[in-house]
Amino acid sequence: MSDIAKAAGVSRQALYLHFPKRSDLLVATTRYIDDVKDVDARLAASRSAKTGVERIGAFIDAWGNYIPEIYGVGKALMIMGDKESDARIAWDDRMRAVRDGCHAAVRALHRDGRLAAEHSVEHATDFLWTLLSVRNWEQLTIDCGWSQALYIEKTKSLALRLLVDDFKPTNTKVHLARNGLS
Amino acid sequence: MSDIAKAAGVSRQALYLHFPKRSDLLVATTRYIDDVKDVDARLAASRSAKTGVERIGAFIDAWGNYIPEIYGVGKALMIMGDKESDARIAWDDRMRAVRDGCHAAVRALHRDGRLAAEHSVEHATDFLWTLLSVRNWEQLTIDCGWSQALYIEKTKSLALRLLVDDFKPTNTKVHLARNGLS
DNA sequence: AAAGGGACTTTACACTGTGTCAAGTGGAAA
DNA sequence: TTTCCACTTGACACAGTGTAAAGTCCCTTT
Repeated sequence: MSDIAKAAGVSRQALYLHFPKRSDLLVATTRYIDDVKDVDARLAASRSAKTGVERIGAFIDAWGNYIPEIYGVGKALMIMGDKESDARIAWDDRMRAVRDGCHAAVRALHRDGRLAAEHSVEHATDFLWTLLSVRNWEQLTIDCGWSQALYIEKTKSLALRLLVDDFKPTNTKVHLARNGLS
Repeated sequence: MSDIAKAAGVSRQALYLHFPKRSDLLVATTRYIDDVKDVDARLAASRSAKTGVERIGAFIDAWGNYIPEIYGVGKALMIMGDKESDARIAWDDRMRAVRDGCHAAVRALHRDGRLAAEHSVEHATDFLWTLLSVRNWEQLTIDCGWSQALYIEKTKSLALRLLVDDFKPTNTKVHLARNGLS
Protein backbone atom coordinates (compact mmCIF):
# COMPACT_ATOMS: atom_id res chain seq x y z
CA MET A 1 0.00 0.00 0.00
CA SER A 2 2.87 2.36 0.80
CA ASP A 3 4.50 1.69 -2.55
CA ILE A 4 1.25 2.20 -4.42
CA ALA A 5 0.57 5.45 -2.59
CA LYS A 6 4.10 6.63 -3.32
CA ALA A 7 3.78 5.70 -6.99
CA ALA A 8 0.43 7.53 -7.13
CA GLY A 9 1.96 10.59 -5.48
CA VAL A 10 -0.47 10.64 -2.55
CA SER A 11 -0.13 9.83 1.10
CA ARG A 12 -0.79 6.33 2.35
CA GLN A 13 -3.82 7.61 4.26
CA ALA A 14 -5.38 9.12 1.15
CA LEU A 15 -5.20 5.66 -0.38
CA TYR A 16 -6.93 4.10 2.61
CA LEU A 17 -9.55 6.83 2.36
CA HIS A 18 -10.60 5.62 -1.09
CA PHE A 19 -9.76 1.93 -0.67
CA PRO A 20 -10.24 0.94 2.97
CA LYS A 21 -9.01 -2.62 2.30
CA ARG A 22 -6.34 -3.87 -0.03
CA SER A 23 -8.96 -6.00 -1.76
CA ASP A 24 -10.92 -2.84 -2.65
CA LEU A 25 -7.95 -1.87 -4.77
CA LEU A 26 -8.28 -5.20 -6.56
CA VAL A 27 -11.95 -4.61 -7.34
CA ALA A 28 -11.05 -1.25 -8.80
CA THR A 29 -8.25 -2.89 -10.78
CA THR A 30 -10.55 -5.45 -12.40
CA ARG A 31 -12.93 -2.63 -13.34
CA TYR A 32 -10.07 -0.57 -14.73
CA ILE A 33 -8.86 -3.47 -16.87
CA ASP A 34 -12.43 -4.00 -18.05
CA ASP A 35 -12.62 -0.39 -19.14
CA VAL A 36 -9.24 -0.23 -20.81
CA LYS A 37 -9.35 -3.56 -22.55
CA ASP A 38 -13.00 -3.27 -23.52
CA VAL A 39 -13.31 -6.98 -23.25
CA ASP A 40 -17.09 -6.87 -23.28
CA ALA A 41 -17.05 -5.19 -26.69
CA ARG A 42 -14.68 -7.84 -28.00
CA LEU A 43 -16.90 -10.57 -26.60
CA ALA A 44 -19.93 -8.91 -28.19
CA ALA A 45 -18.01 -8.92 -31.47
CA SER A 46 -17.37 -12.62 -31.03
CA ARG A 47 -21.10 -13.10 -30.36
CA SER A 48 -22.05 -11.30 -33.56
CA ALA A 49 -19.66 -13.25 -35.78
CA LYS A 50 -21.53 -14.82 -38.66
CA THR A 51 -20.50 -18.44 -38.49
CA GLY A 52 -20.03 -20.69 -35.51
CA VAL A 53 -16.42 -21.29 -36.46
CA GLU A 54 -15.64 -17.56 -36.59
CA ARG A 55 -17.47 -17.13 -33.34
CA ILE A 56 -15.53 -19.79 -31.51
CA GLY A 57 -12.26 -18.41 -32.84
CA ALA A 58 -13.14 -14.86 -31.81
CA PHE A 59 -14.24 -16.10 -28.41
CA ILE A 60 -10.96 -17.89 -27.77
CA ASP A 61 -9.05 -14.82 -28.90
CA ALA A 62 -11.05 -12.44 -26.70
CA TRP A 63 -10.92 -14.55 -23.56
CA GLY A 64 -7.55 -16.08 -24.14
CA ASN A 65 -6.03 -12.63 -24.29
CA TYR A 66 -8.08 -11.21 -21.46
CA ILE A 67 -7.61 -13.91 -18.88
CA PRO A 68 -3.81 -13.65 -18.65
CA GLU A 69 -4.31 -9.90 -18.40
CA ILE A 70 -6.37 -10.27 -15.26
CA TYR A 71 -4.44 -13.28 -14.02
CA GLY A 72 -2.56 -11.11 -11.54
CA VAL A 73 -5.82 -10.14 -9.91
CA GLY A 74 -6.91 -13.76 -9.58
CA LYS A 75 -3.53 -14.61 -8.14
CA ALA A 76 -3.76 -11.76 -5.64
CA LEU A 77 -7.21 -12.94 -4.60
CA MET A 78 -5.84 -16.45 -4.21
CA ILE A 79 -3.00 -15.18 -2.06
CA MET A 80 -5.38 -13.21 0.10
CA GLY A 81 -7.69 -16.21 0.43
CA ASP A 82 -10.53 -13.74 0.51
CA LYS A 83 -13.58 -15.85 -0.32
CA GLU A 84 -16.37 -13.35 0.31
CA SER A 85 -14.85 -10.05 -0.79
CA ASP A 86 -16.32 -7.95 -3.59
CA ALA A 87 -13.15 -8.58 -5.57
CA ARG A 88 -13.58 -12.33 -5.29
CA ILE A 89 -17.24 -12.14 -6.24
CA ALA A 90 -16.39 -10.00 -9.28
CA TRP A 91 -13.73 -12.52 -10.28
CA ASP A 92 -16.06 -15.49 -9.90
CA ASP A 93 -18.64 -13.69 -12.05
CA ARG A 94 -16.01 -13.22 -14.75
CA MET A 95 -15.16 -16.90 -14.68
CA ARG A 96 -18.80 -17.87 -14.88
CA ALA A 97 -19.00 -15.60 -17.94
CA VAL A 98 -16.25 -17.65 -19.62
CA ARG A 99 -18.26 -20.81 -19.12
CA ASP A 100 -21.40 -19.17 -20.47
CA GLY A 101 -19.41 -17.86 -23.43
CA CYS A 102 -18.06 -21.36 -24.09
CA HIS A 103 -21.57 -22.70 -24.10
CA ALA A 104 -22.87 -19.99 -26.46
CA ALA A 105 -19.94 -20.41 -28.85
CA VAL A 106 -20.43 -24.16 -28.99
CA ARG A 107 -24.20 -23.80 -29.47
CA ALA A 108 -23.47 -21.56 -32.46
CA LEU A 109 -21.27 -24.28 -33.93
CA HIS A 110 -24.08 -26.74 -33.34
CA ARG A 111 -26.68 -24.47 -35.03
CA ASP A 112 -24.37 -24.22 -38.05
CA GLY A 113 -24.12 -27.98 -38.18
CA ARG A 114 -20.34 -27.70 -37.83
CA LEU A 115 -19.96 -29.32 -34.43
CA ALA A 116 -18.05 -32.56 -34.83
CA ALA A 117 -20.38 -35.50 -34.84
CA GLU A 118 -18.96 -37.12 -31.72
CA HIS A 119 -19.67 -34.17 -29.44
CA SER A 120 -22.81 -33.21 -27.65
CA VAL A 121 -23.04 -29.49 -26.92
CA GLU A 122 -22.26 -30.07 -23.25
CA HIS A 123 -19.37 -32.38 -24.04
CA ALA A 124 -17.86 -29.85 -26.43
CA THR A 125 -18.36 -27.04 -23.93
CA ASP A 126 -16.54 -29.05 -21.29
CA PHE A 127 -13.63 -29.56 -23.65
CA LEU A 128 -13.45 -25.92 -24.62
CA TRP A 129 -13.55 -24.88 -21.00
CA THR A 130 -10.80 -27.38 -20.24
CA LEU A 131 -8.66 -25.66 -22.83
CA LEU A 132 -9.45 -22.13 -21.72
CA SER A 133 -9.63 -22.52 -17.97
CA VAL A 134 -7.36 -20.26 -16.03
CA ARG A 135 -3.77 -21.38 -16.06
CA ASN A 136 -0.73 -20.52 -14.08
CA TRP A 137 0.48 -18.20 -16.81
CA GLU A 138 3.73 -17.26 -15.14
CA GLN A 139 4.64 -20.88 -14.67
CA LEU A 140 3.69 -21.72 -18.26
CA THR A 141 6.09 -19.13 -19.58
CA ILE A 142 8.85 -20.18 -17.24
CA ASP A 143 8.39 -23.89 -17.89
CA CYS A 144 8.18 -24.11 -21.64
CA GLY A 145 9.00 -20.65 -22.90
CA TRP A 146 5.71 -20.22 -24.68
CA SER A 147 4.48 -16.71 -25.07
CA GLN A 148 0.88 -15.98 -24.25
CA ALA A 149 0.17 -15.44 -27.94
CA LEU A 150 1.64 -18.82 -28.85
CA TYR A 151 -0.42 -20.52 -26.19
CA ILE A 152 -3.62 -18.89 -27.48
CA GLU A 153 -2.67 -19.94 -31.01
CA LYS A 154 -2.16 -23.54 -29.94
CA THR A 155 -5.37 -23.58 -27.96
CA LYS A 156 -7.33 -22.24 -30.89
CA SER A 157 -5.98 -24.73 -33.36
CA LEU A 158 -6.51 -27.49 -30.82
CA ALA A 159 -10.09 -26.46 -30.20
CA LEU A 160 -10.95 -26.22 -33.89
CA ARG A 161 -9.36 -29.55 -34.71
CA LEU A 162 -11.19 -31.11 -31.86
CA LEU A 163 -14.61 -29.56 -32.13
CA VAL A 164 -15.12 -28.92 -35.83
CA ASP A 165 -15.40 -31.88 -38.13
CA ASP A 166 -13.94 -30.26 -41.21
CA PHE A 167 -10.91 -28.84 -39.45
CA LYS A 168 -9.56 -32.35 -39.27
CA PRO A 169 -6.76 -32.75 -41.78
CA THR A 170 -8.03 -33.51 -45.23
CA ASN A 171 -4.79 -34.55 -46.77
CA THR A 172 -3.05 -37.02 -44.55
CA LYS A 173 -0.19 -37.69 -46.93
CA VAL A 174 0.86 -34.04 -46.97
CA HIS A 175 1.01 -34.01 -43.20
CA LEU A 176 2.89 -37.27 -43.05
CA ALA A 177 5.50 -36.00 -45.45
CA ARG A 178 5.80 -32.61 -43.81
CA ASN A 179 6.39 -34.11 -40.40
CA GLY A 180 8.86 -36.71 -41.56
CA LEU A 181 6.67 -39.58 -40.37
CA SER A 182 7.33 -41.42 -43.64
CA MET B 1 5.56 -20.26 11.16
CA SER B 2 4.03 -19.88 14.62
CA ASP B 3 1.02 -21.96 13.65
CA ILE B 4 3.18 -24.68 12.13
CA ALA B 5 5.40 -24.77 15.21
CA LYS B 6 2.35 -24.98 17.45
CA ALA B 7 0.85 -27.75 15.33
CA ALA B 8 4.14 -29.61 15.45
CA GLY B 9 4.32 -29.20 19.21
CA VAL B 10 7.67 -27.42 19.19
CA SER B 11 8.73 -23.86 19.83
CA ARG B 12 8.90 -21.37 16.99
CA GLN B 13 12.66 -21.19 17.42
CA ALA B 14 13.09 -24.94 17.05
CA LEU B 15 11.37 -24.61 13.69
CA TYR B 16 13.73 -21.81 12.62
CA LEU B 17 16.63 -23.99 13.78
CA HIS B 18 15.76 -26.65 11.21
CA PHE B 19 14.24 -24.40 8.54
CA PRO B 20 15.94 -20.99 8.67
CA LYS B 21 13.65 -19.60 5.95
CA ARG B 22 10.04 -20.30 5.24
CA SER B 23 11.00 -21.54 1.79
CA ASP B 24 13.16 -24.25 3.37
CA LEU B 25 9.96 -25.70 4.75
CA LEU B 26 8.63 -25.82 1.19
CA VAL B 27 11.64 -27.74 -0.05
CA ALA B 28 11.12 -30.27 2.71
CA THR B 29 7.44 -30.47 1.79
CA THR B 30 8.08 -31.29 -1.87
CA ARG B 31 10.49 -34.01 -0.78
CA TYR B 32 7.95 -35.38 1.68
CA ILE B 33 5.26 -35.53 -1.00
CA ASP B 34 7.72 -37.24 -3.33
CA ASP B 35 8.41 -39.88 -0.70
CA VAL B 36 4.82 -40.50 0.28
CA LYS B 37 3.33 -40.48 -3.19
CA ASP B 38 6.16 -42.39 -4.81
CA VAL B 39 5.46 -40.58 -8.01
CA ASP B 40 8.72 -41.68 -9.57
CA ALA B 41 7.68 -45.31 -9.23
CA ARG B 42 4.37 -44.53 -10.89
CA LEU B 43 6.14 -42.72 -13.69
CA ALA B 44 8.52 -45.65 -14.11
CA ALA B 45 5.44 -47.89 -14.38
CA SER B 46 4.10 -45.60 -17.10
CA ARG B 47 7.46 -45.83 -18.87
CA SER B 48 7.39 -49.62 -18.83
CA ALA B 49 3.86 -49.91 -20.24
CA LYS B 50 3.84 -52.09 -23.32
CA THR B 51 2.05 -49.99 -25.90
CA GLY B 52 2.30 -46.28 -26.57
CA VAL B 53 -1.38 -45.84 -25.84
CA GLU B 54 -1.10 -47.51 -22.44
CA ARG B 55 1.97 -45.48 -21.78
CA ILE B 56 0.37 -42.17 -22.57
CA GLY B 57 -2.65 -43.05 -20.44
CA ALA B 58 -0.49 -44.09 -17.49
CA PHE B 59 1.58 -40.96 -17.85
CA ILE B 60 -1.45 -38.69 -17.72
CA ASP B 61 -2.77 -40.58 -14.71
CA ALA B 62 0.53 -40.39 -12.85
CA TRP B 63 1.21 -36.73 -13.52
CA GLY B 64 -2.36 -35.56 -13.57
CA ASN B 65 -2.83 -36.88 -10.07
CA TYR B 66 0.53 -35.73 -8.81
CA ILE B 67 0.50 -32.15 -10.02
CA PRO B 68 -2.61 -31.04 -8.13
CA GLU B 69 -1.07 -32.71 -5.09
CA ILE B 70 1.95 -30.45 -5.23
CA TYR B 71 0.01 -27.47 -6.52
CA GLY B 72 0.00 -25.88 -3.08
CA VAL B 73 3.78 -25.84 -3.08
CA GLY B 74 3.90 -24.19 -6.49
CA LYS B 75 1.36 -21.67 -5.31
CA ALA B 76 3.37 -20.93 -2.18
CA LEU B 77 6.49 -20.43 -4.29
CA MET B 78 4.54 -18.13 -6.56
CA ILE B 79 3.30 -16.12 -3.60
CA MET B 80 6.79 -15.83 -2.21
CA GLY B 81 8.15 -14.82 -5.61
CA ASP B 82 11.30 -16.65 -4.66
CA LYS B 83 13.05 -17.22 -7.99
CA GLU B 84 16.38 -18.60 -6.83
CA SER B 85 15.47 -20.66 -3.79
CA ASP B 86 16.11 -24.39 -3.57
CA ALA B 87 12.36 -24.89 -3.45
CA ARG B 88 11.87 -23.05 -6.71
CA ILE B 89 14.66 -24.94 -8.39
CA ALA B 90 13.19 -28.26 -7.25
CA TRP B 91 9.80 -27.18 -8.60
CA ASP B 92 11.19 -26.14 -11.95
CA ASP B 93 12.99 -29.48 -12.25
CA ARG B 94 9.69 -31.24 -11.64
CA MET B 95 8.00 -29.25 -14.36
CA ARG B 96 10.80 -29.98 -16.77
CA ALA B 97 10.27 -33.64 -15.98
CA VAL B 98 6.63 -33.38 -17.09
CA ARG B 99 7.72 -32.00 -20.44
CA ASP B 100 10.32 -34.75 -20.85
CA GLY B 101 7.70 -37.32 -19.90
CA CYS B 102 5.30 -35.88 -22.47
CA HIS B 103 7.97 -36.19 -25.10
CA ALA B 104 8.80 -39.78 -24.19
CA ALA B 105 5.15 -40.83 -24.09
CA VAL B 106 4.50 -39.28 -27.49
CA ARG B 107 7.64 -40.87 -28.96
CA ALA B 108 6.34 -44.26 -27.77
CA LEU B 109 3.08 -43.60 -29.61
CA HIS B 110 5.09 -42.73 -32.68
CA ARG B 111 7.20 -45.89 -32.46
CA ASP B 112 4.00 -47.93 -32.26
CA GLY B 113 2.69 -46.18 -35.35
CA ARG B 114 -0.34 -45.02 -33.36
CA LEU B 115 0.35 -41.29 -33.44
CA ALA B 116 -2.34 -39.56 -35.49
CA ALA B 117 -1.09 -38.80 -38.96
CA GLU B 118 -1.45 -35.06 -38.64
CA HIS B 119 0.92 -34.73 -35.71
CA SER B 120 4.65 -34.49 -35.67
CA VAL B 121 6.17 -35.73 -32.42
CA GLU B 122 6.93 -32.17 -31.31
CA HIS B 123 3.48 -30.95 -32.22
CA ALA B 124 1.83 -33.75 -30.29
CA THR B 125 4.11 -33.14 -27.32
CA ASP B 126 3.12 -29.50 -27.30
CA PHE B 127 -0.54 -30.44 -27.26
CA LEU B 128 -0.10 -32.95 -24.47
CA TRP B 129 1.83 -30.42 -22.43
CA THR B 130 -0.91 -27.86 -23.06
CA LEU B 131 -3.41 -30.26 -21.59
CA LEU B 132 -1.30 -31.22 -18.59
CA SER B 133 0.36 -27.93 -17.73
CA VAL B 134 -0.18 -26.72 -14.22
CA ARG B 135 -3.59 -25.24 -13.70
CA ASN B 136 -5.16 -23.15 -11.03
CA TRP B 137 -6.76 -26.20 -9.45
CA GLU B 138 -8.61 -24.35 -6.72
CA GLN B 139 -10.16 -22.02 -9.24
CA LEU B 140 -11.09 -24.92 -11.51
CA THR B 141 -13.03 -26.58 -8.73
CA ILE B 142 -14.69 -23.33 -7.69
CA ASP B 143 -15.56 -22.30 -11.23
CA CYS B 144 -17.06 -25.41 -12.73
CA GLY B 145 -17.35 -27.86 -9.88
CA TRP B 146 -15.15 -30.47 -11.51
CA SER B 147 -13.31 -32.78 -9.23
CA GLN B 148 -9.66 -33.40 -9.88
CA ALA B 149 -10.48 -36.96 -10.96
CA LEU B 150 -13.05 -35.74 -13.47
CA TYR B 151 -10.57 -33.27 -14.90
CA ILE B 152 -7.94 -35.98 -15.34
CA GLU B 153 -10.54 -38.19 -16.98
CA LYS B 154 -11.50 -35.45 -19.44
CA THR B 155 -7.88 -34.64 -20.18
CA LYS B 156 -7.08 -38.28 -20.86
CA SER B 157 -9.97 -38.79 -23.21
CA LEU B 158 -9.18 -35.50 -24.93
CA ALA B 159 -5.53 -36.46 -25.39
CA LEU B 160 -6.31 -39.88 -26.77
CA ARG B 161 -8.95 -38.58 -29.16
CA LEU B 162 -6.56 -35.93 -30.30
CA LEU B 163 -3.31 -37.82 -30.58
CA VAL B 164 -4.29 -41.35 -31.50
CA ASP B 165 -5.84 -41.96 -34.88
CA ASP B 166 -7.98 -44.90 -33.94
CA PHE B 167 -9.45 -43.27 -30.86
CA LYS B 168 -11.46 -41.08 -33.15
CA PRO B 169 -15.09 -42.21 -33.15
CA THR B 170 -15.71 -45.04 -35.54
CA ASN B 171 -19.46 -44.92 -35.57
CA THR B 172 -20.68 -41.39 -36.18
CA LYS B 173 -24.36 -42.30 -36.27
CA VAL B 174 -24.26 -43.81 -32.79
CA HIS B 175 -22.74 -40.62 -31.41
CA LEU B 176 -25.21 -38.42 -33.24
CA ALA B 177 -28.13 -40.37 -31.86
CA ARG B 178 -26.74 -40.56 -28.34
CA ASN B 179 -26.22 -36.81 -28.16
CA GLY B 180 -29.56 -35.90 -29.66
CA LEU B 181 -27.94 -34.15 -32.61
CA SER B 182 -30.50 -35.73 -34.98
C1' DA C 1 31.31 -38.80 38.16
C1' DA C 2 32.46 -34.80 35.40
C1' DA C 3 32.58 -32.36 31.09
C1' DG C 4 30.97 -31.32 26.76
C1' DG C 5 27.82 -30.87 23.16
C1' DG C 6 23.54 -30.88 20.72
C1' DA C 7 18.59 -30.09 20.61
C1' DC C 8 15.49 -27.55 22.53
C1' DT C 9 13.44 -23.91 25.52
C1' DT C 10 12.00 -18.98 26.94
C1' DT C 11 12.42 -14.21 26.41
C1' DA C 12 13.41 -10.27 23.95
C1' DC C 13 14.06 -7.45 19.99
C1' DA C 14 14.31 -5.38 15.07
C1' DC C 15 11.84 -4.74 11.07
C1' DT C 16 8.03 -4.68 7.74
C1' DG C 17 3.26 -4.33 6.42
C1' DT C 18 -1.79 -3.47 7.29
C1' DG C 19 -5.18 -0.82 9.08
C1' DT C 20 -6.88 2.89 12.51
C1' DC C 21 -7.09 7.33 14.85
C1' DA C 22 -6.56 12.25 15.71
C1' DA C 23 -5.45 16.75 14.62
C1' DG C 24 -4.27 20.03 11.24
C1' DT C 25 -4.17 22.43 6.30
C1' DG C 26 -5.75 24.51 2.08
C1' DG C 27 -8.95 25.47 -1.36
C1' DA C 28 -13.56 25.79 -3.26
C1' DA C 29 -18.44 26.44 -2.74
C1' DA C 30 -22.40 28.30 0.06
C1' DT D 1 -16.87 34.47 6.07
C1' DT D 2 -17.90 30.07 7.14
C1' DT D 3 -18.25 25.44 6.13
C1' DC D 4 -17.10 21.35 3.94
C1' DC D 5 -14.17 18.17 1.75
C1' DA D 6 -10.00 15.98 0.22
C1' DC D 7 -5.89 15.60 1.77
C1' DT D 8 -1.89 15.99 4.88
C1' DT D 9 1.39 14.50 8.87
C1' DG D 10 2.26 11.79 12.76
C1' DA D 11 1.31 8.32 15.94
C1' DC D 12 -0.24 3.90 17.19
C1' DA D 13 -1.95 -1.20 17.54
C1' DC D 14 -1.25 -5.53 15.77
C1' DA D 15 0.57 -9.51 13.25
C1' DG D 16 4.26 -11.95 10.94
C1' DT D 17 9.22 -12.97 9.89
C1' DG D 18 13.63 -13.53 11.29
C1' DT D 19 17.61 -12.81 14.81
C1' DA D 20 19.97 -13.00 19.22
C1' DA D 21 21.12 -14.37 23.91
C1' DA D 22 20.87 -17.11 27.76
C1' DG D 23 19.33 -21.13 30.08
C1' DT D 24 17.66 -26.28 30.44
C1' DC D 25 17.70 -31.11 29.53
C1' DC D 26 19.72 -35.23 28.17
C1' DC D 27 23.03 -38.16 26.08
C1' DT D 28 27.72 -39.34 25.05
C1' DT D 29 32.55 -39.21 25.88
C1' DT D 30 36.48 -39.18 28.93
